[in-house]
Amino acid sequence: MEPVTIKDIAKALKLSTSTVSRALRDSYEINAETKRIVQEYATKMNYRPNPIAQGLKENRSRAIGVIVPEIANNFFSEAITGIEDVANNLGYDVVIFQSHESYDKEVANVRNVVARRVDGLLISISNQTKDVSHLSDLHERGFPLVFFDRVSDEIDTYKVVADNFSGAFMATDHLLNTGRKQIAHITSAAGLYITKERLSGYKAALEKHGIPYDPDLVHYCCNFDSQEMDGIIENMLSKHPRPDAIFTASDRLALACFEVLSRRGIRCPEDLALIGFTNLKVAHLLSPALTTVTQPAFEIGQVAVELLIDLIEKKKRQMGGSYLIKLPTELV
Amino acid sequence: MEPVTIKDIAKALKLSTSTVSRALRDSYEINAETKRIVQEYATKMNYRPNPIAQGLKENRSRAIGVIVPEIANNFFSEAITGIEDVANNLGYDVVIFQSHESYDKEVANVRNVVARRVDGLLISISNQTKDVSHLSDLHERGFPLVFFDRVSDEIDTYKVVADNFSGAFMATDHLLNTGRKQIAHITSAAGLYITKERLSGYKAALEKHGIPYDPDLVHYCCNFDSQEMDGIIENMLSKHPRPDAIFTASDRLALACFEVLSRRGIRCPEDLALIGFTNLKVAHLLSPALTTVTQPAFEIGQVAVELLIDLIEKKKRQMGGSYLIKLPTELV
DNA sequence: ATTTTCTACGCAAACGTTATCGGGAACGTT
DNA sequence: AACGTTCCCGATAACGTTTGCGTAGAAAAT
Repeated sequence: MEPVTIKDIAKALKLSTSTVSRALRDSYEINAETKRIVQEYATKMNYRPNPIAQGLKENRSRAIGVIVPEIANNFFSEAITGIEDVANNLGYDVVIFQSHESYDKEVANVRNVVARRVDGLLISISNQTKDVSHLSDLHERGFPLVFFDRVSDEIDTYKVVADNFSGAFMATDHLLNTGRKQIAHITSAAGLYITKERLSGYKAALEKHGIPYDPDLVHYCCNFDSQEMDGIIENMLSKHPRPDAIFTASDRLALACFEVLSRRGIRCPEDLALIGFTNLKVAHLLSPALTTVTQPAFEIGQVAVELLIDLIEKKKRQMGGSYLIKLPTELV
Repeated sequence: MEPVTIKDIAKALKLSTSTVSRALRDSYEINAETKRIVQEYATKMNYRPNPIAQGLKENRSRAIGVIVPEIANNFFSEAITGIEDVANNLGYDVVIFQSHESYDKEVANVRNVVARRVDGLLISISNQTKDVSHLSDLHERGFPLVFFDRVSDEIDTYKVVADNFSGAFMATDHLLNTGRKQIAHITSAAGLYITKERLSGYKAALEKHGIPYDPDLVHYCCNFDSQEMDGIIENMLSKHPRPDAIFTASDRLALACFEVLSRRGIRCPEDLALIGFTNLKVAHLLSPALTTVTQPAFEIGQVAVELLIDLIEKKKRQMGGSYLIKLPTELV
């Protein structure tokens, strides 16, 4: 039972393929009665245009590529849900790739994506990625490209992120307001835009409270293993003015930190306060409940894909430097 | 900077497209020297065959469709990671759809998937789905189809699941071994195959310990809202031989249950034991640490997609009824 | 009656690729 | 010299769709 084609319809109705095609697309130059017959027959036969043939003709695939570091991460899976939601409604399919935080995989994925002739690319770059030439090449060729969350500041296209500055500010400010003095900050790779933004928010909150910024309190953590985290915590606890609070920058960092602390038997609200910049659904179920700045992952995905499709359909032009910032919320 | 085609190469090298095509595919009937020239030029120009054109020619898309209830669910996102891993290595792309546990969405997704001309479909059916005719239609037409996790027992094709029976047996047995007597079971929609399997495992463990099966202790929960869960717990606690342990059947059920219990101030290991059949990464971080039977989600994805691709490439034939069962592990 | 305009449809090319067929050249065999 | 092989390669069709162009017939305008 092979899928029915325009040719089959044409043969059955003794018409030409062009007439059938035009009738299906409701062209003005086809008799109303003919249209009716064709359309009825098509519905009856359950005809669906072959998107591969259409793609070849129109030089498009009606699919968009999405590259994320990891699907099994609440933030990204929620963002993907947002992406899939609007994309499907607009007639696009979503093809997903994971970089697993590896630069090489990311480059390979990008190659794959363009080889697949997707109509556009949505990407959140990997932790390892320093050189973005594989992406700027695309962008310079006019390939529709939108960043979300992990953006690059070297490429001027649309970028959709949470308001990292104000989120980090809120988190740090909250800690300071509850009487903490020495706030440590454990964050992702130093090169990432979001890392810088969050650091700025952290610094701004310190400044507001008249506390000097101490670079020694900031720790960059690239591979997320608990070994590395253990070293960081070890190092942190050995400081003389021992930190009384930690502000972590991501789901995985917060969890790793939480784990190490509880393994070391450090009681959390009392000995050391912990606040996360995460999207964990279970934050409130942990004990103690992890205070968290959540990012609007779903909305970030939605907005990003809307922009991308606008770009694809030329409703928007490529331009220089525009940023969209969404607002996070504080959860207890 | 449009992508270079075979025609471009042919024109530049003053050859025919057929020669170029053959040279690139390393055909025996092309002169070694010609091959070299063509291949070198192709690499230099960064030629990539247009998969859309290939798809049209060969009547395939080198893409597989995946339909899951929800990406933002640890089990499924891990399974997808396994799927993506294997599929990409075998030259296939992965196109993802979510049913959001809605039967209508699932049917729409299936339509979409076949309209897209994917080469095969991997599906975990929604909670709501009772009628699987949208899938049996496909299967009867010879469309490559593999189920994973949420399988249907009405369709005879490959199905990849965790060993639900033994997992449920282990969980229940564990509770009974630690002295619990009245084990309640909160599980998903009654129609699902996995639900039945788990119930059997539950019963078998009861039988082993000589405890009669009491249907009143089993609760089916379809929408995962905490309201429904609250009602179930309410009802459960009002029983005269009050249950002293709960065995929940999924990530979301375990979490919802956990939440309700802690909101009601029920101390968990003491008043009531709780064990889950889940894939939460944070289970050990909850307090009390949630004992959990984890499913090999990643491997389930891998195995399922391998079977599917075998089916697509006719290495395996469609056949009647074969099941693959993977082993779960008990975690504390 | 002739020309123009319209309506409604068919023909054929094109998208990029591959497979089938066939053919010219060079060589070896009778 | 005539024929069969082998080696390389080109022309062409085909996948399913869309579209520019052409045109038959009829109606309308001259």
